Amino acid sequence: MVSIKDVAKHAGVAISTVSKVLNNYPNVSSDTRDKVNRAIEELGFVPNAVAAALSSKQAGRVAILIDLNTRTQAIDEISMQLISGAINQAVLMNLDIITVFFSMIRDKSVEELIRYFKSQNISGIIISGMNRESKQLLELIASKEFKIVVIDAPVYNESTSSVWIDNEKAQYDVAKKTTENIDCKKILYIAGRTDDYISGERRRGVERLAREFKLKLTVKQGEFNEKKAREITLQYGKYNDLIVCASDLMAIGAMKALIEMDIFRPICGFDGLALMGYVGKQMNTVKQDFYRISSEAVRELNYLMNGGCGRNIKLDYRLVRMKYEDIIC
Amino acid sequence: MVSIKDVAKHAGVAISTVSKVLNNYPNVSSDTRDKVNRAIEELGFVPNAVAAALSSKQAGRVAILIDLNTRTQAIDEISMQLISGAINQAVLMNLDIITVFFSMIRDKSVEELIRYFKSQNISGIIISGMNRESKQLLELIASKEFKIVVIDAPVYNESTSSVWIDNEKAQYDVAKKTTENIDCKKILYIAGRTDDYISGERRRGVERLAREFKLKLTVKQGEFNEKKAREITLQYGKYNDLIVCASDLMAIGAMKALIEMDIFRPICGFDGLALMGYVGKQMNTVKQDFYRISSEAVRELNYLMNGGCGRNIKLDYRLVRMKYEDIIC
DNA sequence: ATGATTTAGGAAAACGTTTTCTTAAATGAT
DNA sequence: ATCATTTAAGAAAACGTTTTCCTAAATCAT
Repeated sequence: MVSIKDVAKHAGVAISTVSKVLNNYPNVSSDTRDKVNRAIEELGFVPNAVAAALSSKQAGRVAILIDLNTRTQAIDEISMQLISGAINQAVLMNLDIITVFFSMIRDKSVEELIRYFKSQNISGIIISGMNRESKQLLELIASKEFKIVVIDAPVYNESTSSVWIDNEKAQYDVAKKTTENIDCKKILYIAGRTDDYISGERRRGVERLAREFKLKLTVKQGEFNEKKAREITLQYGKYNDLIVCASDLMAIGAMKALIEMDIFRPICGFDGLALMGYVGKQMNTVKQDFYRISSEAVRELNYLMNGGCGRNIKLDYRLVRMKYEDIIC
Repeated sequence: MVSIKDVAKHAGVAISTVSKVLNNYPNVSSDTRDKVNRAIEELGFVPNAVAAALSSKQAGRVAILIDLNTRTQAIDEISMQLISGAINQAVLMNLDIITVFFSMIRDKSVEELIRYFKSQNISGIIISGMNRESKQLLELIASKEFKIVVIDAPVYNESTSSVWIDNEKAQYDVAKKTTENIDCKKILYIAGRTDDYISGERRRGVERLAREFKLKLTVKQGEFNEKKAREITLQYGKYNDLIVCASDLMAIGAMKALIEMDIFRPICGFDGLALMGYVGKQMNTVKQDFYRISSEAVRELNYLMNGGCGRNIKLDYRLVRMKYEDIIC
C-alpha cells in the first residue's frame, strides 16, 4: 500500500507538506503543490480514510438508524427513501455517513449502543420511527453524549434536534377533506401503535375534527398493522360513514375488508406510499416526503455537530389522492 | 475519551497486556486478566475500532453494493431483503460490514471506485444487479484487487464467486406450469433489460419452452419497466394466449393493461415480490429468496477472504401463486 | 539597510490500537 | 542444585494520517 510517506519521499518534501496539499491548506506554494500532486498521481496514492479519522479529532461520523426487523413493504419504501435522502445529502456535504441497521443493535442496552457508536467513531445520529423498541434510544438521546436528530418526535435538548411534520394537523386535514364530499356523521378511526409518538398526534387530529363537527368517533387500535385494520373494519366498518386510518398500510387492510364485505365506504390513509398506486382503489392520504425529511435531518445534524443548538424543524406535507397514474414512472 | 492507555495505567499493567486481554490472547495469567477487566469495567472503556483497524493489517471490511437510483417499489423490496440478509449474516460471522449505495459511486470510473474501497479499508465486495450501470463493476471484478461475490451472474476468476439461481430454468418452469391448465398456442414474452445478464438467461428459458412445445413466441423488450410492459400488452396482449414477464413489476404493468382492455389472459411474473400481494389478482411467479441469497453471498465472501478459491453457488427457487393471503403477515 | 512581520516548509508528537521483541520469573528435567 | 525450557508481562515500533510547533527565508515598513 502506498502511503503519504511514499508520496513525500517521491516528491522530495515532508509528510506534513503532503498532508497540507491533501487538505487544501493555504501555506503551500503552487510549485510544491504541483510537485506533490504529480507524485500522488504517479504513485496512485489513495489517502486512507481510517487513518485520517483516527488522527484528526474532528467531529466523526454520522449514522442513520434504520429499523430492519419490521418486515413490511411499507417500511421498505420508507426506509429506502430515508436512506436515499440521507446519503445523497451527506455526499453533498462531504460527510462520512454510515447506515446502521437496527437488527445489528436491537435488544442491546443503551450502554452497548453507546459502545457501538463510540467504537465506530460515530458522533452524530439520525433516528427515525421512535417507538417501543426505541426506549433505549430515548435514553441515548437524553444522555447528550451525541448529537442527534430525531425524525417525527419533537423531543430535544440542546444537543438534539428534530425534523417533523405536524401529524395532528395533517390527520385533521386529510380526514376533513375526505368528509367534505360525503354525508358523514360517524367516523371509524384505526389508530397506530399506542406507544408511538406520532400515533398520539394523529389521533388528536381526528379527535379535534370530530369535536369541531360533532361527529361520532370510534377509535380502535390498529397497531400500524394491515391485518388488524382489516379485522377492525370487518367488525365496525359498516356502522360508519368514513374510515380514517393512521397509515396507508392500514388503509389497505380496511379496503380489503370492504371489498370482502362488498360495501363501499370512503377511506383515507397516511404516508403517501407508492404502494398505494398498486392497490387498485383511489384514496386520500397525507404525502410525506421522506427523502426530503432525511436530507433535512442530515443538514441539521451537521449544524448541531458544528456547535449549533438543538431546535425543531417543521416540514410540510401534501394531501393527495393516490392512484395508479400518479405513481407509475 | 478513555483509551487503552488509561486502562493500562489504572490496572497497573502495560498497554500490550491490555491489548492481549482484549483480544483473548493466551499468555495472560487469570490474575492479570481479572485486574484488566476490572479496570475496563470501572473506566467504561470502549475499544476504538478505527484505531484497531488501522493498526492490525487484517483482512478489512466487507461492503455490499446497493443501487439507490432505480426508484421503484420493487427495487426497494429487493434491496432491503438483500441488505437484511447480508447484515444479519455478517453480524453472525462477526464481520465488519458496510452498506455502500450506488449513488455514492455512480458515474465514477473504476479507478475512483477502487479509490473509494481502498480509502475505506474495504477488501471484500458483494455486487448485485449487474447491468449497464455496472460495466465499471465488471472491470473491478476483472482487476482481482478485491475479493468479490457477484449475485446472479456466473462471471468469476479465482478471487470472485457468484451466488445465483438458474434463471433460464426458472423462467422455463414458471411459464410451462402456467401453460399447463390452459389452451396455449401463442406466448407474448416481455423481456428485461437487454444488457442485463439475467435477461438473456430468462429469455432463453421461454425460448426453449416455445421450441419444445411448438408455441409461437413474440418477444418484446420491457426493460424491467412497468409502464413499458403495460404498453406492450396493450398492443400485443390480445393476440396471445399467455403473457410471460421477466419480472413481477412488468407483470403488474401487463395486468393493468388487460384490465384497461377488459380482457383476460393469464400472466406470469418473476421474483416473488410481496408487492404482488397488493395488486388484487393472482399470478404465477418465481419466488427468489433474496435474504438467503445475500446471506450466502456474505458467507462466500468470508470464504474467499480467508483464502478460498472462487466458485459458483447455485441456490433454488420456488414456483408460487401470489395472492393477498400468502403475503400478509 | 535594518528590524518587524509574514510565509513556506519541515520535524516530531499525537491519535488508539496491534504486534514483535525482550526480559525476568517460573517451571521442568537431570 | 544446575541448566534448559516455558511462561507472563513489558517496551517499543508500527499503522497512516493530522496538527502543532519551529525555523529559515522572504516580504514589508521605515
